[in-house]
Amino acid sequence: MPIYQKIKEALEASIADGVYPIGERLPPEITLAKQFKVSRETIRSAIKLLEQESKVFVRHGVGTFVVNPLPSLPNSLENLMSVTSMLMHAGLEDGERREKLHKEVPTDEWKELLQLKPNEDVIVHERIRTANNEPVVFSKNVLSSKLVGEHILNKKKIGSLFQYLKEVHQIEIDKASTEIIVPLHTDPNCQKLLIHPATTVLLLKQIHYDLHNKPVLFSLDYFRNDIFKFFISRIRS
Amino acid sequence: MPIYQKIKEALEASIADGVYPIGERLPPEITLAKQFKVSRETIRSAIKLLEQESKVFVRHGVGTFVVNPLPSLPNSLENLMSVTSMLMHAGLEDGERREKLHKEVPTDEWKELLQLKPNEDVIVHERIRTANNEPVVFSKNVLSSKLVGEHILNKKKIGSLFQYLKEVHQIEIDKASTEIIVPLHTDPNCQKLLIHPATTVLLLKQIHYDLHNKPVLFSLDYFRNDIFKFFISRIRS
DNA sequence: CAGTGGTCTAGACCACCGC
DNA sequence: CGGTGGTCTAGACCACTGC
Repeated sequence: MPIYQKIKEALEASIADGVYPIGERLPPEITLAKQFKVSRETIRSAIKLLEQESKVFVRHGVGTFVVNPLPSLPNSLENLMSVTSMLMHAGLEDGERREKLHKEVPTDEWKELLQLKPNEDVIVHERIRTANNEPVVFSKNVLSSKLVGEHILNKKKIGSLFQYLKEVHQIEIDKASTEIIVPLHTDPNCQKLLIHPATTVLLLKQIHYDLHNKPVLFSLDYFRNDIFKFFISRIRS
Repeated sequence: MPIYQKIKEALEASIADGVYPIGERLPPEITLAKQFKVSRETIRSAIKLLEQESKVFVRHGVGTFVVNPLPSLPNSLENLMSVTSMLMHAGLEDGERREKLHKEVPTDEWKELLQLKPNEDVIVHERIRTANNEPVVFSKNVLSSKLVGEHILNKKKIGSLFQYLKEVHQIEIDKASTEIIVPLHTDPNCQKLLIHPATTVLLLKQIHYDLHNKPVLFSLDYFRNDIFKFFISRIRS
């Protein structure tokens, strides 16, 4: 682990221990550099990390100040994870009921979003995830059939698509552009989850990209909002 | 503007002009340093900015590569802005109908979230925002009355609460922790917006913080999802 | 092995802030 | 004005990757 990482954690620990109380100023960078016996730039790298995590607040010409710790948000939405991972994080066993898995001619929307070539077909995969035999998520996934081949059509159970793409095709999903939607109750996909009167459903419409920002996977994920909670940290730009 | 910022923009322009095509490698850092007649660290600062915006993809020991540009998301949720700003961005005139503005004894939830002292009262402000005389947003705001004083109770129209807090109290709202919720149709606040059959409502339950992460404002904002769209960029951590 | 990015240094000068 | 953080340099060595 690089030195600036260690210093960052040391400073974090000092803050937690009350050596530098909330609202107080940290020692100036030069002083810290002498204390840790490193150059000033190394200290600055450590402080930059703390600043990004909003643990300190830096004011040019004044100093670096310890701020109030923010409450930790569980499962923040800006952290991309597969539905399978979300189920595990929520402590739910992952039952799976397949509804559809076949090749299709893509819609115009899919063509555009997945940057498909003319005459390129797609694989469409729909399934319901269950916990205690109750449906909790409905997912529709769309992939280029050229990308994943048609071998996938013979698979009995796929599990995490993210993991499948990584292990079988060395495609690493890294980012997603997501629209957050409240579906109508008349949406047939939504209705699959509306079992209890106190249930509401949130829809994530997502395009997933690999490390090179190539669009790989289009998905519609319907989540029961009485089971899953969604958080996000927002910052003024 | 610092040099590394200029270099970042110069590289961005070169990428846009096709000097460095998508998928290709940028020249090594040392080469760029010579080209721009700066030190290598300055080049690295520029590249770090490009990497954060996911314009390039850096691989240790290999090189820095230009990636596919991501589609720009309008109004990404991770950018915090006031409801007033959201209305303006959506091209809507901001009509305002006050429903409530008075002092109250806080609930236990508000006490905890706003870190109130015992016996500290709160100001509760509820209003409906309209566009073309139709309701589009319902907001409930809760603030410590000690923080903003009771002078606010005499205000006829408040407009942007963010702006009010900044101008009157020099309190700059900088971050928020937000829960994204699909409310039940039976929620009375939700019902104020359910006018058309094709309308759905999204609720943002937010705690707003100032620069020192002090909780300043608790709010419930109900948005008509047929009027507002919500996006977010997600990254694998 | 050669070439690349990742870290670190010691020192310099500048920009900003409060007194 | 003195003290702080912001930028920049020239050079060094290390860690990773592909040949």
